[in-house]
Amino acid sequence: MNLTDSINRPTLHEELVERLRNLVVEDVLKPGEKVPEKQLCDSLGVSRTPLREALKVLASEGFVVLQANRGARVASVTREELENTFPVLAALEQLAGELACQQMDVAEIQRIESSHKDMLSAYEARDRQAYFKANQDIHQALIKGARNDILENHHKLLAARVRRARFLANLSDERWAQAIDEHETMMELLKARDADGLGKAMKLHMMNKLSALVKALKPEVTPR
Amino acid sequence: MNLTDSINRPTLHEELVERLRNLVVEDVLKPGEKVPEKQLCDSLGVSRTPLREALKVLASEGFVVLQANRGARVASVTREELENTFPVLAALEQLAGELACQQMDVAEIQRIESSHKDMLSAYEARDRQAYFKANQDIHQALIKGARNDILENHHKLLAARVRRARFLANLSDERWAQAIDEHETMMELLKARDADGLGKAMKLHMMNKLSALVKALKPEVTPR
DNA sequence: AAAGTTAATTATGAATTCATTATTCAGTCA
DNA sequence: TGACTGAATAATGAATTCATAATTAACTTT
Repeated sequence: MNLTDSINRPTLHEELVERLRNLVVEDVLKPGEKVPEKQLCDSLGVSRTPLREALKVLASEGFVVLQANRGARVASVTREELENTFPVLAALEQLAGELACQQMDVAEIQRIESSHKDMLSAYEARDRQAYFKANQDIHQALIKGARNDILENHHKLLAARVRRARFLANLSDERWAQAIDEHETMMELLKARDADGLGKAMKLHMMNKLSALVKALKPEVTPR
Repeated sequence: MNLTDSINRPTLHEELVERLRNLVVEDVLKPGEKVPEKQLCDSLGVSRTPLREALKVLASEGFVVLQANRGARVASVTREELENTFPVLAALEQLAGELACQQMDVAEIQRIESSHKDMLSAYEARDRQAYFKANQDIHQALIKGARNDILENHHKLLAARVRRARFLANLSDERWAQAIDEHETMMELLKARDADGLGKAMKLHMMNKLSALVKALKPEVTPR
């Protein structure tokens, strides 16, 4: 793409950004919890400098909140935040759907169809773990298929935010069935290379996910 | 919104992020140029630690590129990057337009109309400086009007990226006139609170801006 | 003199140190 | 007993130091 980002060997703080972000997304570090610098340094075997650099980056990504002289806390997942995040994510997925229809080659679409079938099997077996995996593979592949780095980056951050919400509410049987339906539709539209249709379907899919999530949440979920 | 980000006094590295990002966006630090840590530390009167923290953040935002053991370079503005950025930005503006129609109050719309008139005056006077200012105010206000922090944050970063491109090509008379027309349309749709219409108009506005930009660029613009 | 090699210099990544700000806890007074 | 004050402790932000990698300069060798 450009001459300035050719090599880019992974540096210590980059590794830390990834690992810490995972700890937050995977709910190992709980929302509202203080991020104990010293403790983390010990357990990760690094000094405070790279760890703190990583925290600044995570703060700019919205996964932690920094308070001057009071360190970092894991950002909370609020209903309001979700209601803000999903529409943005939906807009990006809509764009991804449109572009993917135009850009993906046949082999890629077949690979998605394979993931789609894995997803259906997982649904039949009511295997949540496998379902989430296949589901994520599909969305990831569609994003990749859009051939747009900027889109991919921004999507990655928003998707990670939203993924944290799965610890707040369970996937209802009703929503699960609906999601499967929506995926069937998306698959058809992709194979037909209906760019506009797939975009709209993916947007709708996201917004329905939000509705289900909000419904499943207690009246007010605002963990510290 | 949540309890964890109540006070947030500005910290040194935050200031630096803002200032350095401005230096990049305002083309003081040129694309491809090395970012001289020591020099900047001296002229800004800070030590390397907060400056380097800021650079990590800017790297994650895409304004600089880090190479292990070789420091930071200002990210270049390539045609490809612009062609990737604009569609994403367009999608966000579309969403903003839709939400703004629903969320803005009458006083806000009037204030936008005032900026709109400023913009028209600037156009009549062919005052590029004033035009850019008014134009940016309008877009900014529409984003604010959407009442969505996530949208605002992501838009801010993408808009800053795109703003750098104004040093690559001049605004043609033809495009300028077209942009004014598009803004007239947008203003009408906003006043009519036509959410769908405004969204589409803003998306189109962005994509036309890209077209004009690409046309004005030399066949291949890939500054080092 | 030109190309290649090695030594000196510089710049960078990361650890450590230092100064300052929060926090905790003991002691005081109502 | 319970709220307030202030000292002791801990944690944080930022500067400094240290080790290493990259760059530059000097020196061969032909």
